[in-house]
Amino acid sequence: MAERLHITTAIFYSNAPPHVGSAYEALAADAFARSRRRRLGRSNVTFLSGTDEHGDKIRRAAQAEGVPPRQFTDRLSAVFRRAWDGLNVSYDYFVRTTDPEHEKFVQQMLTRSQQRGDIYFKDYEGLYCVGCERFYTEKELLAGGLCPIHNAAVERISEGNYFLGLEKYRAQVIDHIKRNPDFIQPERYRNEALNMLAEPLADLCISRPKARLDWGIELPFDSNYVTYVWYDAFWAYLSEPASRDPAFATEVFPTTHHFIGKDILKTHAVYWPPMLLSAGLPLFRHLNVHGWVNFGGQRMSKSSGNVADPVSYEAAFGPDVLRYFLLREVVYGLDGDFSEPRLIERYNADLANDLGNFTSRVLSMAARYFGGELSCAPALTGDAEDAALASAFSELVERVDAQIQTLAFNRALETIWQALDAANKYIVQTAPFTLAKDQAKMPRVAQIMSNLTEALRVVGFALEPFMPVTSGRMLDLLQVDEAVAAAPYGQGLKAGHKVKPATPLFPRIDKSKMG
RNA sequence: GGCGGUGUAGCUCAGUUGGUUAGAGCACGCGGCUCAUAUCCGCGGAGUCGUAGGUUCAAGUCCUACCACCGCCA
Repeated sequence: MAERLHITTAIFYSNAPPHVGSAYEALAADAFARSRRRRLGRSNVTFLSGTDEHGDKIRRAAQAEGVPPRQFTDRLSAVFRRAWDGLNVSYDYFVRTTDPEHEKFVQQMLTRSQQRGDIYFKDYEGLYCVGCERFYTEKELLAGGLCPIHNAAVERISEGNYFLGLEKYRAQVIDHIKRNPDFIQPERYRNEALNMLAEPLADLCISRPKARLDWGIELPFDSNYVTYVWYDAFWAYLSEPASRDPAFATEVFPTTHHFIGKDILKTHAVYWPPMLLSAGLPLFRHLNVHGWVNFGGQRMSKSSGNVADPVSYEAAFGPDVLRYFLLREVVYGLDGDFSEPRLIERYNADLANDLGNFTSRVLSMAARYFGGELSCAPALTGDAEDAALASAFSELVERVDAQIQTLAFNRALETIWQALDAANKYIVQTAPFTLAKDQAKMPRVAQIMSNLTEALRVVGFALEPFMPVTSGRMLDLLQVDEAVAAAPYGQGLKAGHKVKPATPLFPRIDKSKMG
């Protein structure tokens, strides 16, 4: 049976539009998905994103705008979806927690846990923070009884609710993490998760009385209550694929790579596994935890107004520039920084000068000397320069994909750029533009041009997970189909192949001319 | 209070399991080329790898303590 793979981003809470940090997560997951697809085959990889739309905070935000919650989340969910589309995030599923299939699935899971005896009804009194949508104990609060996250007053609420018992599964989760060292990666987060699991776990409150909050999914065993965010959203990782394919939950879901930010490590390492086990389902395969993307050296936050909007950068520079920048600059797992000056620096140095200019010089010479037609196939050996070029490009895609698989997106891009450097160096060393002045040397020039065009093709293909638009443009300039695009170095282009003339892929940005 | 992360060239950062004179890009200086988007190639200056100890034939890389910033937990 073919190897299957399921990949997810977080299910984004849709009370505000995406920022560059959410985009980073979607892009990392997307590059991963694209890379795996070209190895495993398109249909064996499912990639899922979506929006988390229930809960008090959303209901109140909708109220503030004077619209029904559904109308509010229709709008925000569409904002996310359009942002992802604009960035070419190639999701197969975009799930909304308000979708009927999802709601039905959540109810099924609740029923399973209830039948297993893991759900309890308890009267509860506590201090509730609306922003967090959770209860706090006295000692968790700041001086003056303020919520430690929102620095805002909490409400004392007394009500009966349903709880999911987590403690029963704690040992099993710890055991799973210990047996699978790469379950949570990078490793530092694994230790943090084990730390969180070191103490007995309190039951997780999974309901709200409809009288107080009706913006959720009705409990199948008590129509006076709904469940929402804390129980609801996780199931979006599999609800829709599972409702189309009954075997999905047991056969494909265990291959899942969850891409999440470090802020939701606890929910995914401590709450989510017991929820699955309680529903009688197997656990996922990986929790791939990334850090924050800061903006101009400062933490992005709505309250401080320091928020970078991915859509505006996508509109200004095109999707591939933002994709390139974030995946090249941010080390997966660590915090990174986004800023426009830095983006422009990367753009000019890497995209305009290295990639764009290389493409341009190769195609220009091909057109100038041979009318765009290759008169021979590329050669792996010949002069020492040919061999050096071949070694820089052989297995390039395999090396890149291997680095992507370890989440080393930055290194994968460095690897491609090393190959580009080698190709630029090859031009200087072989100097086809000098040889071309001597008619007798044209056969050698032809060989050099074939080798370079082939190198360009491999770069174009290697780049696809990171820069799909640019990859497409390059392969179009080269006039190659999918099969030729994917061939190993030296086995792609053939004698007689014709390429298009050069057009600049990334015009230089003149900083002095910018506002 | 407990646990963890970060601290490497002027700037932004890589450094995979300890191993040759510590790397990249940007910026700066010099040289070369002219096919190309004033791009490309080569050379160069610059770092006591937070501080102090320790283990080792060998440590940015492991251990201990401490300092600064950040995070998680309580």
